[in-house]
Amino acid sequence: MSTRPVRTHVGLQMFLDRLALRSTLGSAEQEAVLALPTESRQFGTNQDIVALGQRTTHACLIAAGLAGRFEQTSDGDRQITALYIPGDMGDLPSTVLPRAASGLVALTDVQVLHVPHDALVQAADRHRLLALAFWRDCCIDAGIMAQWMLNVGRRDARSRLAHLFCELSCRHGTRERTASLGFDVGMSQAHLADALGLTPVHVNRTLSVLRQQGVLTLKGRRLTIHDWGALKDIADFNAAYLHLERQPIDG
Amino acid sequence: MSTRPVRTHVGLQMFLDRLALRSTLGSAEQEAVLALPTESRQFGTNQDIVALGQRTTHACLIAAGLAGRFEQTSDGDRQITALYIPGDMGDLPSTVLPRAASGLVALTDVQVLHVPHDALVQAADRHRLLALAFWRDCCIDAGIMAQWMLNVGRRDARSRLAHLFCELSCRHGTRERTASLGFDVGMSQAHLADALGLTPVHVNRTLSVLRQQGVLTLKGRRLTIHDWGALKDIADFNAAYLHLERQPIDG
DNA sequence: CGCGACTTTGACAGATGTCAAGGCTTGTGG
DNA sequence: CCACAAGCCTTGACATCTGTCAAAGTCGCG
Repeated sequence: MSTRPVRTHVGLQMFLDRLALRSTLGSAEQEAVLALPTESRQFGTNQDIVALGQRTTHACLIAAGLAGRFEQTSDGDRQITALYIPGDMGDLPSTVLPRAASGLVALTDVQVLHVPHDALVQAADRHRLLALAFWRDCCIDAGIMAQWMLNVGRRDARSRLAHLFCELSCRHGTRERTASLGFDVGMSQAHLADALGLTPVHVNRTLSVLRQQGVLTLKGRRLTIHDWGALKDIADFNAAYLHLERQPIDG
Repeated sequence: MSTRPVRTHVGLQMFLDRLALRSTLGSAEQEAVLALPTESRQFGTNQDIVALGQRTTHACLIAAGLAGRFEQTSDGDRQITALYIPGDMGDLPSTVLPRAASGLVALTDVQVLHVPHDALVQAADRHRLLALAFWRDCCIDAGIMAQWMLNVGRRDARSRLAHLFCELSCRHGTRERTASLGFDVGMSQAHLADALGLTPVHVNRTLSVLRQQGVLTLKGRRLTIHDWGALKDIADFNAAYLHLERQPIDG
């Protein structure tokens, strides 16, 4: 995973792209986003970006790498509840809920841009459409989490893995407006297990089933999808929940 | 579950109470909430209040009964991702995301107050604190869902059930500022299974284990908790994520 | 070259699902 | 007031999936 830091402006631009993908913003709003103050930080694999229960005064925009939101059992079992790729502001919700219930962990080397809550609230106050866009953004993430819950609660290991890969493929491919058939998943099999409510051993076995069926190959963190149709069927995947097409905002 | 309809004003007041529990609101905001236009509807057990994928122009405030949000697999397996008790606006997120990804189902006889999205957006526009309160409310629900995911992904059946009961007990007991040790769960064992990613048969067996251990009794939808301490331990429960204490809003 | 982190495998254990039948409750209509 | 039906709950026997433990193999990096 790339480790060279991205320029602040590039990070904000990716965030803006993400917002603009789901909400129509005027130029004033766009400028307000790009003018947000930031502070860059680096984290290594498995480092906590935000510890569980930590109170923060800023949100974390992922500028490079892969981060995960997680919850934890008192005996240390982790459940990753969301994955964040560059352009995602993983803990935007912390803006209105500073006492984070979840933690944020770096799954690869990660570059984070800290954005003060104050600045976000001010931007939302000044720009009505931005307030709605932030709110909407949080709701979209909640919708993704609901799908994950369906995944973990109601599908077997093979479908779960397939579903996660379909999702990642679509999210990575956004720019090409098509699913990406080969990409760097970044996370280890243990991380996959934490995201899917499985065991690393079982993830490993399930991956080899998928490989034997000729659906995909995962080698050294690089995923290659050989048969998108089959993968989609196994996953029972429908991309609608990702809201990857632009649509006008209400009101 | 009671079926006599509640007055519109009472429903809005419960919703306001819920918001005020988490956010400090001025009297202007409070009046704006109580002035929201509503339309009352009744639903019977297992009826869909909002079908999967349905596009709506209003949000649903639960005035009486118990409702659940759900996702569904293409072969019909359901996962309930959230539970809503009176005063909850189950699909507040639909205000900014009208193409609901999830469905809303009545788990008992339910009275719903429809509140037009327009009215909610207008109220948020006029009252900055209300906009933040709505946003926050959605984030709190997302936080609860994250805990559910930990529950489904990382705990065994006994803990899952215990955790759900602890949560419901706290949510029901809000007014007494303490957990409620006996209450009507409303949902069938099949519904519990859908909420916990289990099978009705296994829920049944797990309940009888809990009963044999003297922790609780569930008879005819009425839950009695005999040993709150033990239940909490089994569940690994910590109520912080429910945000049941008031706290000032940012900014 | 060697260490550490990750992946792969095997044998076995345990939790949960499946199928199928029977028992209870509750509400309804005669 | 009784009989019946529908929906729910309960139980048993058995199948399957996933977890556990432990060891060996691989890969990348210093």
